[in-house]
Amino acid sequence: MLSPRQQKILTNIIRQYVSSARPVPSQSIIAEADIGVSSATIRNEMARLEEEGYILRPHTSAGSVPTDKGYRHYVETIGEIRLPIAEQEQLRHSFNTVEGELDEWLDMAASLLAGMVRNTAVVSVPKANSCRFKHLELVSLQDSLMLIVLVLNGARVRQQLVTPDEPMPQEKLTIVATKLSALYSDLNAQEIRSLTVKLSSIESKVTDYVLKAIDGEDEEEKEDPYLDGLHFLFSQPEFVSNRNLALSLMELIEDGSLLRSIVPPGFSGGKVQVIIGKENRAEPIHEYSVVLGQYGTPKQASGTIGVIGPTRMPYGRAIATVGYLTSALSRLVDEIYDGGQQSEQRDRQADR
Amino acid sequence: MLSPRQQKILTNIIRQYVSSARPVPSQSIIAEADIGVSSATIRNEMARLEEEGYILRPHTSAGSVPTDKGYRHYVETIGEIRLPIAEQEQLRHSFNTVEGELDEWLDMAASLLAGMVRNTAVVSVPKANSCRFKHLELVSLQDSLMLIVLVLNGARVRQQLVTPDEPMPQEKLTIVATKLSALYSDLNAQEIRSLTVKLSSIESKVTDYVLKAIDGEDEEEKEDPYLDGLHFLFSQPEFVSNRNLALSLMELIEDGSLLRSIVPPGFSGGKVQVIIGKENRAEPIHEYSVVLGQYGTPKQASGTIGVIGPTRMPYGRAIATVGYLTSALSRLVDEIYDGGQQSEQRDRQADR
DNA sequence: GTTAGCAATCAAAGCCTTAGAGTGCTAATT
DNA sequence: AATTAGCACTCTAAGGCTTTGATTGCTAAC
Repeated sequence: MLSPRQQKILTNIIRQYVSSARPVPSQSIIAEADIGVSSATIRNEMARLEEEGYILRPHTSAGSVPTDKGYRHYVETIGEIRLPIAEQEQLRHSFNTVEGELDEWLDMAASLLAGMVRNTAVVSVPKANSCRFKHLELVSLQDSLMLIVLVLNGARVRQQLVTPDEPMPQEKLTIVATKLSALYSDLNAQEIRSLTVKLSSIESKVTDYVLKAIDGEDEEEKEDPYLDGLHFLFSQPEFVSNRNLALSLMELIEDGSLLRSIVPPGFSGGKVQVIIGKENRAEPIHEYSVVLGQYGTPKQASGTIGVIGPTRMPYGRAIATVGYLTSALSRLVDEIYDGGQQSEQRDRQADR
Repeated sequence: MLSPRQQKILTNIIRQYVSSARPVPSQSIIAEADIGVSSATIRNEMARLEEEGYILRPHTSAGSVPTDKGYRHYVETIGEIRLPIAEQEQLRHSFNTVEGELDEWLDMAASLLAGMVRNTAVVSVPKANSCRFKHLELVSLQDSLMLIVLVLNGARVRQQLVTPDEPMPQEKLTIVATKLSALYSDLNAQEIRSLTVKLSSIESKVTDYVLKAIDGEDEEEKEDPYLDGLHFLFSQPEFVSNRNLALSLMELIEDGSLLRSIVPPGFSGGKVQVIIGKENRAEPIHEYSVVLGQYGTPKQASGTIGVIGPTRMPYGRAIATVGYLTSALSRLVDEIYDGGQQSEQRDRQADR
C-alpha cells in the first residue's frame, strides 16, 4: 500500500531518526536519500504517511518521528540481513577467546550483543525441554462441563474441568481427543507450538490447556538471565526526559520477571522475532522494542537471546546480530548435547 | 570540638536531610529537635557549623546540607547501633525461608539489605584466604637497592627489587627480616592486615609489598557479586538532576570493577566500615557513600557485604543492617566450613 | 548569649519575547 | 496530475524579566 517512494522516505526517516533521535525534517531527507524530488514533495508524502499512521509529528511544524507501525513496516520490508563479514569475523574472534563453561559463553554472547547494538542484551540459560505429551482424553460431564485428562511422559497424569463455550457431545469430544492425541504424540511444548495446523475453537482451547500444563511441568526455578549493556539504556536520550521508563525496566529486571515480560507466550525458534513498542504484552515495556532469537533445538534444550531498548533501535543490526549469535550458540548447545547426551538421558531417567 | 548543642543540631540536620533531600531550614530544626532556643540562635550555630565545614549552603539564603565532613562526624558519634528487635526478627524470618545453596543465601542477603536501606546492596562470594606467608629475606645490594625475597606456602618464592628512601645496611635489614618473618609466620593476607603492630617506615614498605604479593596469589577470576536494589538508585532525587552519576556507577558495575572500587585496599573484618563521598578511592563514586562489612573469618573464607548509595544515606540503619547480616553470613560460612573443612583442606593440598 | 524583627538574598516559577526551524498551503510549472 | 517555488504560519527552545516566597544575615534590644 506504500508506493516505492513512500517506502524509501519512511526507511530514510527511520534510519535518520534512529541515529539522531530528533524529528527528521524534509530537508535532510532529500540530503540523505537521493530521491530526485524537492522537499515540498517530500512534505506531501510525509503528510500521507502521517495520515496512514506510519509517522507522527510532535507538533505541526516539526519533522517526522516513526510510529510503532512505521518501525513494523520497516522491519517487515528490510528482508534478510546479514552482518558484514568484517563484523562476523570480529564476533567469531571474540568468541574464540572464551574458555570454559557454558555460562562464560553465554556471558560473552550477552556482552558482544550489547556492544554491537549499543543496547541491553539478555541471554537466558538454555532449558531442557523434557516434558512430553503422551495421550489425551476428553470426557463430557453433565450438560456443559468437560474433563480434560492429560497423560505426560513418566506416567504423569494431569486433569482439569473446563466449560466449553457451547455444550459438546461426547462423540465430538472423542474425535477431538483422538485427533490431538495423534497430532501431539511424543512432542514437547516447543514442538507443539511450532506446529502450524489449523485448529477449531474447541481444539485450540484444549491445546492451550495442554501447553500450560506442560509448561508448568517444565518450569523450574528459572535462573537469572545474563544481562549486559544496561548502561546503554541510561545514556539514551529518551531516558533523559522520561526517567520512569528506565526505572520500570529496572524493576522488571530486579524482580526477575524480565524474561517473562519480553518473551511472548508462543515464542518458538525459527526466525528472529521483533516486538515493537505497544506490541509488547507487558505494559512497562510499551515504549521498548525487543529483538529475540531462540537458540538450541526444541528436542534438546533451548534458550533465548535478545536485545531490549527504546523503539528507536537499529533493528537491522539487532536482527542480524541476534541471528548470528543464535546460530553460534546453537552450535554450542549441539556440541554439549552431542557429547553428553547419552549419560544425561540416563541421568534423567534415573531421576524418576 | 563541637558543643553538645552544635552536635545536636548537626545530627538533626542530617536526619532531616536524609529523609527529605532538601536543605534544612533553621525553622524545622526547632520544630523537630526540641532544643529550647529560637531559630535565630540556630542560625548562629549554623553559621559556625558552616565555617567549620560540617554543613554547606547551596546559596546564601538556603538551609543547610551536610557535607562529607558532617556525615563523617555523624557516623563517628552515633555509637553502637542495633537493629530494632522487630526488624531483626523480620530478617531472621526471611532468612529462614531460604533453602539450598550458599548462593541463594547471598542473594537473599543482598535483597534484604537493599530493601532495608532502600539502596543498592552488594554481596561478594566468599573467597578462601589460602595463600600464607612463610618467610622473608632482605638483601642489600649496592648502595641503595634492596632485594625482597618472599617465601609463601607451597614453596612459592617471589622477589622484587626496591629502593628504600635511605640506604640501609645489611645488618639492619636482617633485623627487619627476622622480625617480620616471626611476626607474619604462617598468616594469610587478611590476618597480616588485622595485626595492629606499629611498624617503622621500612617495615611497612616491606609489608606493603608482602601483602600485594599475597593478594596477587589469592586473586582468582572474581565472581560477580550479588547485586540488588539498583532500582532504588534511579528513584533517588539526586539522580534526577545528575544522570551521569547513575551512569558512571552502572559502568563500574558492568565492567566488573564495582567491588574493587568500593572496597578500600586494606579492608579487613571487624567493624562495619563507612566510606563517605570523596573518601572513596575511585573517582566515579566520589558522590556515593559505601557501608561495608566483612563476613566469614580470615582463617577460612571471607566475603564482603555492603550498601552503596548517595552520600545522603541512612547511615545508622545501614550500619546496623550490614552488621546484622555480617554475623548472619559469618555463621553460615562457619557452618559450611565446619562441615566440609576436612575434605576441602585435603582437596586443596592435592591441587599442588 | 539569646532573640525579635526586618531588610537582603536567591531559587523557582511564571510570563513574555524572540529566533529559527520547519511545515502547510497556494499558485505557478512541468 | 504531479511537482515545485515561495511564503505565511506554527510551534519549540532559549533567553530575559518579574514576581513570589522561603530563608537567611544582621542589628539592636534583652
